Amino acid sequence: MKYSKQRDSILKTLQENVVHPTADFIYAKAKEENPNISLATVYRNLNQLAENGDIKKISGLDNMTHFDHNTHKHFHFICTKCGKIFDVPYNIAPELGNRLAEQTGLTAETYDISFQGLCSDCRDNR
Amino acid sequence: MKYSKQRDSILKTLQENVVHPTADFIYAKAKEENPNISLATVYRNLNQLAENGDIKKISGLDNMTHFDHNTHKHFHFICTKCGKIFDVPYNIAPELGNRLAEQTGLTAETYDISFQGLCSDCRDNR
DNA sequence: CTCCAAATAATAATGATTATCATTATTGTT
DNA sequence: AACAATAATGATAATCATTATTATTTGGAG
Repeated sequence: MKYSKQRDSILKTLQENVVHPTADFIYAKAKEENPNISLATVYRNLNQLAENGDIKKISGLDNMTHFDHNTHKHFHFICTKCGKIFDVPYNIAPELGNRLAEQTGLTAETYDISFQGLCSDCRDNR
Repeated sequence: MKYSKQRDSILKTLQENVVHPTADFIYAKAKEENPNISLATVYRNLNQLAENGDIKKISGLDNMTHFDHNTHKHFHFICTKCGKIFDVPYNIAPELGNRLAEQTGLTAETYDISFQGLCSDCRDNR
């Protein structure tokens, strides 16, 4: 993997914006620093970085793929009003794999949990 | 809501095929009975039925929306090899909402869990 | 039987993502 | 420093699932 300043600013954007951004958001941000970066370059790099394990893809929250610089296992909470995404610690459900095996006989390699509800800001402001 | 034989065969297809089908699959099946049904009609009706609570949408398993005639709360396991989807009982994680509140202060209205792994067939055949 | 709202078929449009391809940039080697 | 080799890029076309549009048909209340 060769260095490129485009990939650099994509990674930097991802690390500085802890909001679990989409490709579009990253594209807009990276453009400030690198005005003629292409959207395709953003997608290409995000996918490569995800394959290398440097970042993580989050899908299933809404109809868009979000990206996460936090690569250790954890879950997400999405606010149904403002769309903001929050991290939820992995140890919130340590026994899920065992329970699954007991109750169904299935063996899970991984599992994802996505929580939905109002975040505290959105709950307060109405 | 007016009767239509198209909607009827869409619902029937969904009830007879407990495989959590996609719109495409339902379209193909419904076509056998109703050769000039339109794909748009399938989508339109699936969305209506889901809004009425007669069926459920499942997203986040792969890049396609699946549909489920089982409307009570439950989770899903998807086989990473054959793509088959299995039901997982809702009571596998009864305390998740409370744990979330305790650990993060967030209040979830709902949560989804999707398990990934090999189903028993795929595990045995290699 | 008539009428009208709701449903349909066909198809165009959309929106996110991926593929293509000619050009450019990086990096190890003479 | 010039040179390949090749990875990365920008521009844009293509793809794929889904949704919107529109003219036409149909179900069912009166």
